[in-house]
Parts: sequence; structure tokens; C-alpha cells
Amino acid sequence: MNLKHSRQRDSIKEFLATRKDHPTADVVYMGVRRIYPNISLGTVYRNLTLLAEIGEIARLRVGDGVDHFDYDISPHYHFVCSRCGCVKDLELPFSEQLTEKAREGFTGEIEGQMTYFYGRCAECSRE
Amino acid sequence: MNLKHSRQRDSIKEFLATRKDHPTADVVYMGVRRIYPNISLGTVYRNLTLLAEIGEIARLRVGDGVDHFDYDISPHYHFVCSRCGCVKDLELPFSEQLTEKAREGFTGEIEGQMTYFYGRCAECSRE
DNA sequence: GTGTTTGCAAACAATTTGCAGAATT
DNA sequence: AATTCTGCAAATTGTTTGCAAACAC
Repeated sequence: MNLKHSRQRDSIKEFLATRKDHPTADVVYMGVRRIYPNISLGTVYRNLTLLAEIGEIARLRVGDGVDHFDYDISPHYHFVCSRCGCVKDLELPFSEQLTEKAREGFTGEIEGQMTYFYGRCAECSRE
Repeated sequence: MNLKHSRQRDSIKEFLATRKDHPTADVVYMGVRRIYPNISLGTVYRNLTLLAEIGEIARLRVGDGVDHFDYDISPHYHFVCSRCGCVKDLELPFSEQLTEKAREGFTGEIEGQMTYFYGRCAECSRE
């Protein structure tokens, strides 16, 4: 199962690198199509899944039923607006303390933690 | 939009109350069918959604693509096994501190927080 | 009697997959 | 030449919805 180079995959990574808004597969698809008009949604999905599996990008399941993707794989917190659905990074430095505390009373292996904050984003809370 | 009583809805709530494993809609369906063999999956979904909306149960989107449901609506932490997919409660007391810290540097309204720990459960880490 | 809920089936949305041909090594 | 990757379309999965009949108040 050796990886081969592919222009489409590169393009998907490049596109994701320019975005800080954690786009969905469909948004990536529409973005990459400006460079590769013939690329298919299936290819986008396949590559996003692949890249997430090998750890080059992160797949965010924020709970809105659609997967979001993040070029930034460093552990950090996300905010999800329950009105407009936007996903934003939080400034809050990521703390492993909670993970360690969780490990204390737990039989089994805790590898990591996923935290999403939800509420209304700046724009949506102005009404 | 007044609520009327329904045996099916009662049965769904009762079933959920007996379970600590955060079952999916399908599991609820199969469980309730032992008492109401004619209940339909649609009815189960409709009621689970309704109950979650009025806050009587909690809908958990743990990130495996399937919704899980919890009779316990008090804020608490969940663990999700990335091997067998089981969902368990953590003993760890729930802390609002992180939410408050998140509010500090954020423009907008943070209402709550959803944290999932992932790794391998006791059974799955034995191999 | 009015309005809500049900069972059924069809619709839907997001994602995955099978396949033959194209691209990469 | 061998194998991976692509585009396309069909399949799959989880969930929602439209409708006429059944039920609750």
C-alpha cells in the first residue's frame, strides 16, 4: 500500500492550507475544481480520508452531521456556532491536564480528547 | 404544538432509562420492538429527536457517524473506544472552568462544551 | 372534533465503493 | 510493467419526511 504522487491530492492539501474556516468536503471540492475542473467529489473524499488517516490533516466531527477538515493538526480547541454553523479556532491554549485527570480513574487507554465549544459566534450573537 | 401522550414515546424513554451504554436509534428500535413489535424506525427517530429537543434526553454525536442517546442529561464526560465503538461515562467530575476560560478571549456567546475522550476501552486494550 | 402521533415507504444527504481507464514510479 | 489513482455512477448508511389512518384529549 505505497503512496504515489497525485496532482489532485496536492491540490487538495494546498487548498486546505489556505483556509482557516475548516471547510467541508463539498467546499474543498468546489475550491479545487477551480484548478482541476474534472476532479470528482469521490476523489476529494478519498484523499481527505487518506490524508486524515496518515495524519497530515485533521477530520473534525463537530456534530452538525457533516465532516469538516483542518490543515492545522496541532491540538487546539474549536468553537461551533449553533446558528450559522461556522467553525472557528479558539485562542485558548490547549491543556492536557483534563486528559491526564481522565486517565486516573479509567481502566483502558485514553489517547486523546476532543473538545468543542458551542454557542453563537460574534456575528450571530448581534441579533 | 402541544404534546400528546403516546405509548411509544413512553416506551422509548423507559428503554433508554434502563441503558447506560448510550445506544443508537437502531438499538433503541430493536429494544422497543420487543414491547411494540409494530413500532417503526421512523417513530423511534421522531421521538428521540423530539425528546432531545425538549431536553428530556441528550443526543451524543461522538464522531462515529451515528447518533447516540443518553437518558442522563446532567453534564458529564464521555469516552469513546476507537476500536469497538463503545461509549462510556467517565467518573471525572465535570468542570465548567474550561468553558469559562474559553469565554474570556472569545467574542460571541459560548453556551456550552462537548468533550469526548477517545482511546481503547478496558476490554479492547487487552490485545 | 381537532390536532398530534403512528406506520409505512419513499426521499434525502453525506459518504463510500466498484470499475475501467489514466497517471505515477 | 506493476500498482496506485482518477472520474463516473451506483450503492450504502443514517436520518428525515409525506401521507392516510389511528390515537389522545
